[in-house]
Amino acid sequence: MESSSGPSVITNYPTIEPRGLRDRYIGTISEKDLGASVTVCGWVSKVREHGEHLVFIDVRDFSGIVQVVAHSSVELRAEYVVRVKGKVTRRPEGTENSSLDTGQVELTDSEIELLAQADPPPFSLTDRVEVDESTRLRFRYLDLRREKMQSNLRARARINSAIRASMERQGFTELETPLLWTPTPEGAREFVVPSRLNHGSSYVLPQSPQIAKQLLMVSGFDRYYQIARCLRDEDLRADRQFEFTQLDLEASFVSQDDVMEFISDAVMGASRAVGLEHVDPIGRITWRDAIDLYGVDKPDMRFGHTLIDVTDIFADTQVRALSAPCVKALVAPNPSELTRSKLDGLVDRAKALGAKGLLWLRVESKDGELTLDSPVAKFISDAESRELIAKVGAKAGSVILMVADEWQSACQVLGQLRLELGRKLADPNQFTYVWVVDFPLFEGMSEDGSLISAHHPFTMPNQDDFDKLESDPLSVRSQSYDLVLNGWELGSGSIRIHRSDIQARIFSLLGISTEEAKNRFGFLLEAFRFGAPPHGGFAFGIDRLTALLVGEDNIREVIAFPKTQSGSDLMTGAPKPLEKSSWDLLGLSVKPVSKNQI
RNA sequence: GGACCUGUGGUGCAGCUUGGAGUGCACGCCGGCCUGUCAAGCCGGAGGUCGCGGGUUCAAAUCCCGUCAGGUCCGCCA
Repeated sequence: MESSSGPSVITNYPTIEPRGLRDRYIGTISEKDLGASVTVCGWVSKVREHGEHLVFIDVRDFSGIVQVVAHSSVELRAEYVVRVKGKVTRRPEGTENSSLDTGQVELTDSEIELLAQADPPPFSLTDRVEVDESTRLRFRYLDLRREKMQSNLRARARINSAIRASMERQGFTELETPLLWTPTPEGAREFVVPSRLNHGSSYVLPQSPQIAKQLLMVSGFDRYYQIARCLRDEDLRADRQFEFTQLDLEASFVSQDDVMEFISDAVMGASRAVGLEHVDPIGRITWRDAIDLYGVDKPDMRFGHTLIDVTDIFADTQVRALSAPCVKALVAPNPSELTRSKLDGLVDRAKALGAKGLLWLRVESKDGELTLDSPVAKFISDAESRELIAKVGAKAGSVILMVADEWQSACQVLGQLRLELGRKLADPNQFTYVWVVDFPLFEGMSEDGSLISAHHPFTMPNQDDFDKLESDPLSVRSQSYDLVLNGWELGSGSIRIHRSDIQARIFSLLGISTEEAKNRFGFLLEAFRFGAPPHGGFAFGIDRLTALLVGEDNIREVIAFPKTQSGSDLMTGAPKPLEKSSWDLLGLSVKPVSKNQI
């Protein structure tokens, strides 16, 4: 993806006082300095030798590049580290370089001091060619020297800074919570840290500071925040690493709307920090509408082509494939590209996504009438055809895609196709945040008949749905809310249950016995007996936010030292086998490692 | 656990469908030339276990099987 039009590498370098070996940062050199002698430090970016009497050396630091002119042969290569003292001189007329911030000037009469030599780098640090990611990760320190990675990570730092400023402004207190936490078997697989002093027992690394921050509310900290590392031993994806960073916050005596305002302020601050001046106010959509219109609970609302309910039209249809509780239609965003074989591919794709099938209908104009061309066209009545075309607003050349199934399945399949076909329509420079609210409290039923939490077991049900908890639990909405940006889930939060009677009802519905609850969360439940304030909070992923704001489609591009999809660090070689003595110290023995794992 | 894509001098690619000598392009590297370039230019050169293993074949970068690594996705991620 192209990087967005944020500010250049660093916005505030003119305010940094140069120290030590230099008296200037390269990016600050301009025509204002004509005649001045400056000393800069950096890496040789490029050497252009025109014989021994004229050599151009591009010297680079994080702030910019400047051309140094030498009139004798130099023993310099790319990535040598140098210190250059030279006179800022206007370039001869006609040789200015407008693509360089310092392109009007150059350093002449220069003294070049070699601070360190460098082997030729394994890949070019200046070309725009995409280098294989495994090579980049093996030499990550060099990859990070490239302008794009400098820009990404500095953007991330500005985002962190803006978030902290927002939190402090809103009266939040930054508190740290333990990394060595206690197992609470629930949700994500935890990273295990065996105890040396207590053989057979283990800490785990926290999936999030969830319980700790609720305890801080009991303690009366009122508003807590932390830019917290979270760790989950689950399979990796483009938007998921083992360890990731969240803005984690919790506040007492607040409503859902209050929490949403706190978070809005933080993400707006973060957006401004990367140079976005115009971000629309954050809209809201209910979970039900999100599924109904976009087929996902994290809608990308930068483009239309929402799903259309056509169940009524086919209530008495002859088309067997359409007799289902719900029929959803999508007007394809790219009808002209949809050849017969592409359409067949879409049918396969829909099936892979779990649909029983996918119907496609091409709208054609015959004698001024719109008709349908499709393998199933002859089974569709004229009335159905007319109503369908009118309802979805199809024109000649349109392609209508339809899935018939249970409501949620039909929506999800078609919603995924909407994304895959329409993604191109989304403006990469547009940032559309949206709150998804009114999530169901339970996401379904497990095999043993107990309900499954949609968020976590401490989520407060919606006040209006309390009396349906036992009678119709699946229809109960919760006081939880997600923040979505351009189709990515940034984070989620909820108002928590602070009353033990309500918590007991929820545990009972979730099939968690008193004994089990005590075992897992005993310390939290005990804490709640001593005066727990009503409270709620939120957490959003800073890796994801940063990636989106700088125009990356992969969070590894905003993490200094990420892991590969199989969880290894190509630079350090981690994870590595441990010596037997290390296992012994922990009171552990391990099965022999098979050869191909070494 | 599963599906798909990729793997060819240091880097990025082409070659693979239809087997015929490690063939080609661009960058980089080394040497030479070159006084206004900035993707510098010109000339010359070095550099390869075609990821690894097995199979088919007279012959494999190419076809088949397996495997490893990287990526995308499904499962998983309260």
